[in-house]
Amino acid sequence: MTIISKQGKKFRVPDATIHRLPLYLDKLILLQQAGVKEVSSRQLATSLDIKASQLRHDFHYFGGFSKPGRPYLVDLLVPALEEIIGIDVPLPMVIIGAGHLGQAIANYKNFERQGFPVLGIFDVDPRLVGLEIRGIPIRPQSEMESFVRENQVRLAVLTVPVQAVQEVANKLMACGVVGFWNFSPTDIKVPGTVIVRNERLAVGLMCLSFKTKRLGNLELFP
Amino acid sequence: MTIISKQGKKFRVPDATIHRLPLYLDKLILLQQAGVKEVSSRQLATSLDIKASQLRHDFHYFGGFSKPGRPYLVDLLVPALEEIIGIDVPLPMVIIGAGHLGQAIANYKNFERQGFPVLGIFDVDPRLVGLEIRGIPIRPQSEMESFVRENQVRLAVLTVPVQAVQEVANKLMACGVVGFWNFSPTDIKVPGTVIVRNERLAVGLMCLSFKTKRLGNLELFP
DNA sequence: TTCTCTCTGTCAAACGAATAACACATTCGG
DNA sequence: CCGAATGTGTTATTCGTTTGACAGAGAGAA
Repeated sequence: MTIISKQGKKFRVPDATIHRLPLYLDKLILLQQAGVKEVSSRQLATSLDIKASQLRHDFHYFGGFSKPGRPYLVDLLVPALEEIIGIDVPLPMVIIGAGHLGQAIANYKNFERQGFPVLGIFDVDPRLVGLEIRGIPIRPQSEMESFVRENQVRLAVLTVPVQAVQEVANKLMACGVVGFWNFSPTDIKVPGTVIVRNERLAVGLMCLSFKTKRLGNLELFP
Repeated sequence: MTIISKQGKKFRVPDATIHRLPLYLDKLILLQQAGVKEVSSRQLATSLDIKASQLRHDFHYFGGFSKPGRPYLVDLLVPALEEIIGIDVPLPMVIIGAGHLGQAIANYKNFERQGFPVLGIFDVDPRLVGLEIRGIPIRPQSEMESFVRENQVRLAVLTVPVQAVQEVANKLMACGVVGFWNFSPTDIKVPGTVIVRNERLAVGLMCLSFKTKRLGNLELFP
């Protein structure tokens, strides 16, 4: 449930729709690489296991991408979606906490390709400071604030221990960070002008537990 | 939307509810550790930023945990939720793919505490085979199937490259695996008797991008 | 041209989830 | 022992999302 305004007009885009946009883009890029030029809503939707009407409904929030009777043009849709999602302009980020998870994220090359270059990694542990991950040096936590300010970083990945999260987030917000990708299992308190995405891995695991343990008595539809 | 049967009765529990159960449990364990004995739906709900009515509604799916007029007893609720979620009995898992993400997950001690011990890690890369993570050796991929069979592993974490995912999943299903925690950015095809949880990290990042880039023209509610 | 076919944009209906409302069981103070 | 206060279990209402339906725009064939 997010409200955005575009060209003066204000409208609401459901969170559910926003979550699907990257999936659409992903499939479309694959099609583009395969040399496919046109794709209908039905083709694209079934390949993603959703209904075609939902896909058209989603696209409808952002105005038409085609004309009635004609399928979507892949080469036209890809940049349009990239602009909507916002990855047409790179959004540099910093990673706070160079533990295993922080390192794993820093190592994931695709993020850079998708417009999220990692400018810096920070940690309090002096044994980690100085190490490099894909050429990005791990810096001491004490340099975090000046670095973020100087490089005008807007997005931060939080992979620090639970107790430290809120304090780190506060400091970052003071330096201009407006988006957090939070991997600690705790909510952080932020003003309404800051976006937080909580990535609670343990929750996913428990949902899996809930479902697998009930597999025996699961009632299935055809 | 999951259908479960319990004591002969069949009923449906929304996915949204299932996702909240771990959050409830988490907060309750914190309360328990703090020595709190009783907690009302309102107290628990507001600490999780949800409505009390929703919490009661969620609990209602699993029968009453208290009596009208009396708050919930923490020491009673914790084991009840643990049983519902299914973490009262450990669910051992294997990790396929010992890249950075696989190693990060293997290193996360909390999973073990929460009832998800990592029995084995597998990788095709001979340079990784033989290394140990928290005492768990990385084994060659070739041993995966016999290991899974012998240890009756039911849950597998997939952190292998996209191209390999489906094949690995197929092999694992043939060996009795019924639940996947899939970190590759691709859907895997499974029969209805198998549960898949897709953890698409890039999607989270893009949602963040969508929202942060629209911060300027975001309309906020009080 | 005209007819048919395809497939979008758009609106309406159906469905599901979140919130509010309330009846009533329990405790506690007087 | 009674009345007020508390707070659950449960039902009703509201809200948002998904699905279905359809008009009509364009393309291509005859």
